[in-house]
Amino acid sequence: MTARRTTSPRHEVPSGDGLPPTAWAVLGLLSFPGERTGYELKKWADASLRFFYWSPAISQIYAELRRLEALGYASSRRSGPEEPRAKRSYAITDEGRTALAAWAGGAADAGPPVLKHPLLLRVWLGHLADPGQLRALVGEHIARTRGDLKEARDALARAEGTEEWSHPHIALRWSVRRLESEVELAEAMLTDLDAAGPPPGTDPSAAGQPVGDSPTPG
Amino acid sequence: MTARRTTSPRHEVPSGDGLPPTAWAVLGLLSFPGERTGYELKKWADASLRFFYWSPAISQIYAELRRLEALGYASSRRSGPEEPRAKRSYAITDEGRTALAAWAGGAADAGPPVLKHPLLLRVWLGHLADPGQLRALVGEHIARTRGDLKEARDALARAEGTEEWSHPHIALRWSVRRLESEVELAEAMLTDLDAAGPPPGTDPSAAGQPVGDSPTPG
DNA sequence: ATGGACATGTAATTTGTTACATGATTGC
DNA sequence: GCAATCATGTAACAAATTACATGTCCAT
Repeated sequence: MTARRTTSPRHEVPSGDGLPPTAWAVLGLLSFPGERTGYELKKWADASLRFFYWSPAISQIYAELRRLEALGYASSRRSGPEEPRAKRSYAITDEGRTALAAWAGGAADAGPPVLKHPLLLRVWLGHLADPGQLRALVGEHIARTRGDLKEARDALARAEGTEEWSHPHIALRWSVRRLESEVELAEAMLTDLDAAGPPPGTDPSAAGQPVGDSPTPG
Repeated sequence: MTARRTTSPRHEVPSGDGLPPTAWAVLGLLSFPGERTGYELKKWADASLRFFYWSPAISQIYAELRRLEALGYASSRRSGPEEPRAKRSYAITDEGRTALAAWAGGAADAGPPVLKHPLLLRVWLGHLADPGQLRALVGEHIARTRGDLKEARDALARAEGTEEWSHPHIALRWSVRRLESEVELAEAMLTDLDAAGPPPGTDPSAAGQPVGDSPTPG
């Protein structure tokens, strides 16, 4: 069954959907009621999309918006003189909504999630690093993740109650739980790190505090 | 002449490390005892690196190896006639090890993890999709994640026991726990999805099984 | 002999980032 | 008046993928 490519005809159409996920993400942002500027889109992406699907650079958002408009999936209008600031607002078109629905509801597998975790890369290479330094890095990560958690909970609270937003809400709930898990995972890793290479001057039988600790209490 | 930097005193040095994380990842693969080919590196990346830091395309691995060698961080040798197959094996150099240790142990923050989760993107856009289709997608994700979990556990078992590998081992343990959490998160999301939009023909009071689990023990 | 895994690479293209450039408006 | 935020873009570059091209070795 595996029509392996050796002398096979070209274009085997990877998914048939044409656009990269990022384009659908931007169009998705537009699919909720109202029109918005690229700048607003970026802020929204930072505040919620990034928790489960990264936030593109502002310059890329503008580029995607232009592409979406060229495809007829979005329309734009310049603000008139009644508005204080000159800006360009985008809205999804019917065609865009149809295309997006076809993508979102398509039978095609969503594809595996991709995780790039720089901290884990360093832990993995931990044999080259100072144990204390490594623990400090994990501590920073925990602190940052708790900050993200607060932000995600805020975003969730803002989405709460609105019925139209039930699905973004579900995605945000997933994100909150995921971030909670991220903190727990990092804390467990700290324990593993202690077991693997106790910091110099620490008595293993003393069962010291993992992160903010001073191994020598004198 | 394109002046690469127009005497701008703007706050500088994003990390000061020059190379992208992917280059360090490849060099990291090389930092463990033994020498290996690009092809072997790719397989190893698929089998373990990808659980916490994605697996680059084979062509990119070859490109990174060339860059690493040009920098003096790796050396390569062609297999002699004693070996059946012509290939090029790479090894880390002392300079490479020093540079890698400086990167891994540096005080610089590791930076935030980036997660690109195509399934969540679709759930987030769930108002455009068929509820049943969405649930099916989540089910596929759970099945795939369980498969990954098995692979990660296998990789962990292979690393078990070897003392030199304590840090890769910690990274793998984190990965296993993370995948376990991923399954739980998806199952919880299935419940949320049921609450948001019960599938047509489903009696909400019937408490049907979401996908893999049986919440009612009889 | 055929196909699959091993093995290495190039070319074209796409995707995404950072730096730069510009200017209006708001709040202090 | 000045800084911060709003707002939009371009240019240069870096990162990464896919498609292609080529060939060997091994098992059936």
